[in-house]
Amino acid sequence: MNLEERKEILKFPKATFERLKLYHALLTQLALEEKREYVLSEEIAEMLRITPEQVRKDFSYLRSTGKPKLGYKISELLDELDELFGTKETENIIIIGAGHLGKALANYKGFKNIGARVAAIFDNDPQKIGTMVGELMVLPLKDIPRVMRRFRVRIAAICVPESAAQEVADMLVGYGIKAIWNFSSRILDVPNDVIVRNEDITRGLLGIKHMLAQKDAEASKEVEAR
Amino acid sequence: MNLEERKEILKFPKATFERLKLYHALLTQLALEEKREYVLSEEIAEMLRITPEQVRKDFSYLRSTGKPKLGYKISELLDELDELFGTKETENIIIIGAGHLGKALANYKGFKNIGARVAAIFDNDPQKIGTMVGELMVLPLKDIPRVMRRFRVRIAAICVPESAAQEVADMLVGYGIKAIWNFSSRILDVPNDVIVRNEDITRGLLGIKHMLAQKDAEASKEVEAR
DNA sequence: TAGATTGTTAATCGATTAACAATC
DNA sequence: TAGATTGTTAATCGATTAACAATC
Repeated sequence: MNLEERKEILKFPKATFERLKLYHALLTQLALEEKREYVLSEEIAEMLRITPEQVRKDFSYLRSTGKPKLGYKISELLDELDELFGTKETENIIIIGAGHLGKALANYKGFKNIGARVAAIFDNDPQKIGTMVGELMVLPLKDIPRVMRRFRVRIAAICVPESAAQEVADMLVGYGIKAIWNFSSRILDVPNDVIVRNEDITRGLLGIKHMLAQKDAEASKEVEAR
Repeated sequence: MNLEERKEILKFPKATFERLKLYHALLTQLALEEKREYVLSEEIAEMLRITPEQVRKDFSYLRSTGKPKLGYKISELLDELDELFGTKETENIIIIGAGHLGKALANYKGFKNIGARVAAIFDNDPQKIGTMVGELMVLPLKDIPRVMRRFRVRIAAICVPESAAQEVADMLVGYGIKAIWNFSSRILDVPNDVIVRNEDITRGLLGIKHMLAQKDAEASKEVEAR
């Protein structure tokens, strides 16, 4: 990726960038499953539960353009999004913790679609070290610096219990990690120049509960109104 | 939860609601680990990488108030957030798919903190049916309607491969599910009155890659400027 | 009391929606 | 051509930030 492209990435509104990832997933699906060539903003909007205006506005930040009555060429959009997301280059990541979650992540096939690859998985449990997770052997934590150097690892996924998460984070920071993908529910305390992305799953469930409560409230209101 | 409380939930800005979940996690941590009684907006802000003004603004939507110089009483905030999130009532959820991800979810201990409980886990693989995942036995898909009725299940987590996700979603919709917590990367096509929350994990990784690219770009710029 | 911190109101910023011209 | 759809500009809406008074 050259400098110009790097700069270009910066210009998107944050909200648009979030949706671009959704468009990427949906378009991939349409291309593979339905062998579609073109898609209308209206169709995309319906699948993603947003408005067609939103879709067109988002696409207006891209170089790709649609044709009235025909829509957007899926392959063109996908090529541009792939380039934007750096799907071609491979970012090596490591996983700390070989529990169910770590294993699930290590076995995840979708990483290559976004230009990522799991370089190694680590655990401190002697019972797990040496066992296979897909094509990877579980390594002891002491091997982390070696693997990080060898594969130029910048991103680490923390999949250890909440009680060990901060400790692991401290260790990774000491090894010079650039970004932490945090799957524990622990809010980590790390230096500000280290990127942290919290993926604590229960947060999503709270969102669903909230939406269900909203619907219940609306339903009650309607009954009340009679 | 009575009607008044239900209505109250609705009044928060969406962005504030998202952050309330983070506050909940952080405050729980402070209360348990550090036995702290009070916390300043400044401290919360630093841990969550937002501004103290943002924290105070968010808290202004709550009934709890802070004291100048002393800060906010952690237990008071937690009580209010627990009430808000309905942590006391239990929402039964089911998990479809007993692969690594399904198992990770079924074993997750944090559900009770947000008023949720895994009622059952299902798979269609005869090899998996009957095996234990924590305290739950893996059940065949045909048992889904029975379990849904018995435990008044409204939320289902889809943890099956992408290729099976839509099919499973269709089935769940047929059984009257109210919300789908989608862990596959498939964009699901379901009726609009069914809530869908996509938890596709690679999206988070794209966000990290994007932030790293931004930092690289900034670094290049600085070099260039010399 | 003086200084630090909360809480609220006003100003700014950013994102979405509406309106509509351009175009296939 | 007429009608449908894109793409852009302007208007609205919502969220964040700034300013500052209130208060411990």
